[in-house]
Amino acid sequence: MPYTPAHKARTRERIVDSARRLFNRDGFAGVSIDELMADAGLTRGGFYNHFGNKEDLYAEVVKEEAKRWSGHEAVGNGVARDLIAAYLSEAHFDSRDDSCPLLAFASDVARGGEPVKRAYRQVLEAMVGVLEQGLEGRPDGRERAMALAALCIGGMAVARAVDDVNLAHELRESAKRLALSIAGQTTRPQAEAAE
Amino acid sequence: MPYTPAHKARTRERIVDSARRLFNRDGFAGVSIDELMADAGLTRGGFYNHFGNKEDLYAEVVKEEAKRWSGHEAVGNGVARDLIAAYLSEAHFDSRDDSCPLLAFASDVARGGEPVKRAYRQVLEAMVGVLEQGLEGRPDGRERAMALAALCIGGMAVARAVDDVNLAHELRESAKRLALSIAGQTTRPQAEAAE
DNA sequence: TGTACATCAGTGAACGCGCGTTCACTGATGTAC
DNA sequence: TGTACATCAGTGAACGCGCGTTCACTGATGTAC
Repeated sequence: MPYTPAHKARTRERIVDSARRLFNRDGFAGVSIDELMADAGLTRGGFYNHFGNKEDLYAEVVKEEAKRWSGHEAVGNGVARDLIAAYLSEAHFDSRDDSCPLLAFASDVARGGEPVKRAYRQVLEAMVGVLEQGLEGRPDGRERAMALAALCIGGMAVARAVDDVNLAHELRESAKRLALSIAGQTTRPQAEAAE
Repeated sequence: MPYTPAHKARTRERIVDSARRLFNRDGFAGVSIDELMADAGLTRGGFYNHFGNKEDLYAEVVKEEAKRWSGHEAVGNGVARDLIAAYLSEAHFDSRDDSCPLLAFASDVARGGEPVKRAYRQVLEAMVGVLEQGLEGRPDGRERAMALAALCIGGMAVARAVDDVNLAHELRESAKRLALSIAGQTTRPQAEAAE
């Protein structure tokens, strides 16, 4: 029995990690298996020891992201506000390597296969779950959480697609202010949306 | 002087129109020039009589969409509400051939060149403009309009990326209800966000 | 009105390149003795 | 402890395909006479 199984598992993780960064930056079609394996310190051929094909890896990457979200131990209203602020922050805007897959992959996924869409849904449900807990069990919490997720994802996606940094900033700030005012209504139920 | 200039212009329009539908459905990378020209009733080689290369056509398609938005003669508050309802409607969800480019192209554009981003921005500004007019000149109208655009685009983009039609429906409805309540605050300024 | 001509939109074969995938191999490793 | 062996993760040349783009051409058309 050559090489320990743990060795293979570590290599696999390295590939998934490279894939996450590269897919984020350049999209599914924009990354070649050559490039990907080189980034992981390997060569072309070895890829198929770990994955059936390129799309399998894609689904794996998205699934991996779902775990990150599930790791969140969401409690209390501050969590939703923190999440919103972080999501629409300048740091998240700048980190093209390591951003939320809901954002970077949306239109790729819409055209992708079933396994990819399933994985995407899991990430989304996890994000909505965190937001909902952060809203502290209002009766319409889930609906609110969904709209907030859409607002965060949409705000950032559009900001990134635009060629004017000022406009991008304006977009993020507008979305953030609205989202925070919605989340804030938990503690102060009267409208402060016009804040 | 063979063929009238109008003839060439009509052919060009046909190509742009095919491109709009096909790019919408399959994304920039998912459409070949062969396929595209066949759809327009032409053959491969003629493409370069009309466009320098594939990306030029892409920018052209997005620019063309900007004109559609500018055609809107937005007046009064109803316009914003109508736009929101239409944007997040089931019909728009289903029409993969002919949907808003802000939505279908977002992540393609984020990775595209400057001309494409500029064209994308123009479409976005046009949409924000229509929404803002629909809000009837509140002082924070532009900020509101931007957040509403983000909410509409994000809601639909996410709904399309998910493999569960019920969840997709829930997402659209959540986004729609929130968006309408924001737009509605113009006439009824007290919070009805929890409607 | 009819004909010869020049133009250039449109054709389709060909080219070159990059990519996903396959495959025969190699050599580092853990195990058996 | 040392050595021979079997395994299989990793290698890299090769294959086939589809794509964007080029190019020599063709033939439909408007104009000049």
